[in-house]
Amino acid sequence: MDKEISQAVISRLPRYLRYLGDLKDRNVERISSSELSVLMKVTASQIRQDLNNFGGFGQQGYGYNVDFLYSEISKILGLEHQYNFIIIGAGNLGKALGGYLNFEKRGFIFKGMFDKDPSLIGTEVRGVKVMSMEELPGFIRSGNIDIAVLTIPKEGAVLVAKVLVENGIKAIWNFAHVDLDVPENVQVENVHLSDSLMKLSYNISSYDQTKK
Amino acid sequence: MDKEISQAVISRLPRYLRYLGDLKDRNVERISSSELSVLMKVTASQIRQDLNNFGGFGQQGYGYNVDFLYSEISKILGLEHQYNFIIIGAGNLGKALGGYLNFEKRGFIFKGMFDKDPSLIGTEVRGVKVMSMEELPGFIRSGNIDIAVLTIPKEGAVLVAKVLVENGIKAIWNFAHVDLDVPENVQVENVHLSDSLMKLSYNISSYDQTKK
DNA sequence: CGCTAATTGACAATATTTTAACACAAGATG
DNA sequence: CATCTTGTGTTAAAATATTGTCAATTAGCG
Repeated sequence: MDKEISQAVISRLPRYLRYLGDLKDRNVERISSSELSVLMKVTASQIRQDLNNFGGFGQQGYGYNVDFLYSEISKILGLEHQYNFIIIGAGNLGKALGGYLNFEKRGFIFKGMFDKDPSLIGTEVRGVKVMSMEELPGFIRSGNIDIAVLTIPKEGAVLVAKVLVENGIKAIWNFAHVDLDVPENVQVENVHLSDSLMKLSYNISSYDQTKK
Repeated sequence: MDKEISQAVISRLPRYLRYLGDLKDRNVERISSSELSVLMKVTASQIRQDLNNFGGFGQQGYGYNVDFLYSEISKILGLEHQYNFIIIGAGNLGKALGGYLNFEKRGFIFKGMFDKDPSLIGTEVRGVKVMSMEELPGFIRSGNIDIAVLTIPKEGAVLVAKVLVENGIKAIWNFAHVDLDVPENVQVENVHLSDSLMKLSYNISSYDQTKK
């Protein structure tokens, strides 16, 4: 019986990976939880506890081997897989994400792009042609697509999500400003930019008030 | 002595605001915490507790007035202010954010854009000209700029953040894939897109494994 | 090859966050 | 105008998450 890992822990793993990647680049071979805790400004205890959710990656008296830990966390995050993704919505944000080369390095392969606007259909982003929405269901089914990136206004998002789910998508990276209601076999990760901006707004005005 | 409001609560406020906005659009006048809890799929208890951090906005036997609650949460989030923002990095993501009209509605005013690439300088995004990095310090100082949006690669981000802080920026909305170290009077909100994508990756492969 | 210092992994102790329970005010009903 | 229902605000309990501590183990060194 595997115990469930909390999302709080998962959310921290990419950050560990980032710092370990930096250490790798600087040819650091080993690191202790307390050294890492200084770099990352978290407690050493939390680092150890987080890692021990997945097994003992360190060695007493030595610490953690940077390369080994990096690759273990990569595995945990599923980054040894390749995932094919498509982008729905060829606006600026869609184009920005499609053009972002680093995703490719992590095993996320950009396979297709869709939009309902006829003037965008046929244009290209990084060698990938924008297709019409009519072509979407067939493309998912035949192209072994895992992830759909939703970069369309919230009005259309719910309906499009329905189509995605019906055609067997595994996951949705949702930038539309609406909560999607999907079956539990479909993973959703929301990026609500305006929520993030409002949090910033809160922190600005809250700081201004305490200062005053 | 005001007790500190936890970031967990703050993070939920924009979502409340979103649902309340939808209710407003549908001309719903009042709503109870339990009705809202069904819509939002959270406990009614949490809603009441969250709101009561800031004061009693509801009325016994009546519930919450939608318009009133909407405007109260807006105030809490500091959305009655206007904030001027600039974007550093005129790549696709920067252009996407600059072109996003909804921010304007919330009181975030797009004032300037900067890039180090000479071929981009002089181009326009929604009527705003891209300027050179040399012009940045003066622009912040003279233009009453509150927020800087950082959409540049991580290599340059730390240095640019330093410049921003030195010239009196209040807040940084950081899309660069690096943690910024700034004084406590500067608010930072991170949007690490690859972290988010990795979380999605984890959830896909973790679901695949339990299913197997 | 054995001793010392370092450092993990496990677990106990705190702290925080979420959920539940409930007394009671406000409004509705007849 | 008495009674009943609704639904808040608040306090208490439960569940999660974080931090501190320490025995056990190992690397490094003489």
